[in-house]
Amino acid sequence: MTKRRADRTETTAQAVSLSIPLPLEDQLCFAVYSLSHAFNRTYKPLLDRFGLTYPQYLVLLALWEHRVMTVKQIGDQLGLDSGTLSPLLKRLDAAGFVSRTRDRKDERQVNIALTEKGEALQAEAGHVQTAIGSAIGCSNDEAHALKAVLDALTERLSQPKDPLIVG
Amino acid sequence: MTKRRADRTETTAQAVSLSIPLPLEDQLCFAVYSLSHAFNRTYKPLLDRFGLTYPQYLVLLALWEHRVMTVKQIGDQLGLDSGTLSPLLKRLDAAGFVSRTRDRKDERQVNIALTEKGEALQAEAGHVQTAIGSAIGCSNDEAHALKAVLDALTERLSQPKDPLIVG
DNA sequence: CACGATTCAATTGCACGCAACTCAATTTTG
DNA sequence: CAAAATTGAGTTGCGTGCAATTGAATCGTG
Repeated sequence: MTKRRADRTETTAQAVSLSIPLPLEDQLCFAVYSLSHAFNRTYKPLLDRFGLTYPQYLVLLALWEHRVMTVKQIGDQLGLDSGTLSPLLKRLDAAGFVSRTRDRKDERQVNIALTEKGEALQAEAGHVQTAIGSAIGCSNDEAHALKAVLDALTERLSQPKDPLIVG
Repeated sequence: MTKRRADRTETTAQAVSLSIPLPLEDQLCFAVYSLSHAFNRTYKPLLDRFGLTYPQYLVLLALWEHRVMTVKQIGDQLGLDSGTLSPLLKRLDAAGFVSRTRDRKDERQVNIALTEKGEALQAEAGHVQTAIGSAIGCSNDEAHALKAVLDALTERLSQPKDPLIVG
């Protein structure tokens, strides 16, 4: 299972050992990528019962906290842009979970509000959290500690460190 | 910044406190979701120079290890199915990085092999790893420890624990 | 007040990611 | 050996995700 790549470093002469991409199993990013998919697959059967996708569920989570938000506010909280959110919100509207109305004060904005159906869903969706919690299978403290590490890493990656673009 | 949700537990009477979805900031899954996107955004400018997407880069990483793989083998390693891989591999083929040939022994299978252009890319792509490494900004040991935790969690989520489906 | 810059939402185009399906090739089994 | 079951790759359809663009509304500055 533990692969050595000493042979590879010899065959490609022009590259120094350090600049050769690491094997897939060694990559932190791939672990995150895989875990993200695994979470999605875990959520899917739970959310299918409500006809929701995971990103749609995230929007509802945000709305259950704030009741009414502009598209921009939702995008800031979830890290998504209008290109993703506009059609998603249209579908949540069509499903009857939210309403979309132009803001009277600032007609550029659109207020996304929970409908009664959308509010009512919060109670039913409680099972989702408990199911996910048991699937994660670790203590709240552990989960929080892990979350803190991931958040810190996200923060670091999101800082526009120009030297990254080797242009 | 630290929100209390005691008020919410009172307004929705039919649900017990524990079964109400947690606020967005508390969710481990959302942290993974955000980190995955952050990684993607970090990789994008680096891979754009080669005309590659991150999943395409993952396929090449796998091929740089194995030289030749079937679609199934790539799918097993990356956790993707043919619905995702078939068109992706067709694009990698069109770009000249891989070749696709039916297996003589078992004509159901298609062998994906690196072209010379695909092999040559490995050396050039070395910069990507170093750039990502510096963006992550933590020691190899820390990265490995974090990866181990994420892998364990992925493993746990991937086990088909039937009780999850509350049917 | 006016005009240029900015902001917000929506749209378009492209590439995943996955479910559901098709079809051919192979394996199982009766 | 033949029929049934399984496997491997591809296709279709739908929902993200994001870059790039559009168009309307608002803001900032002169």
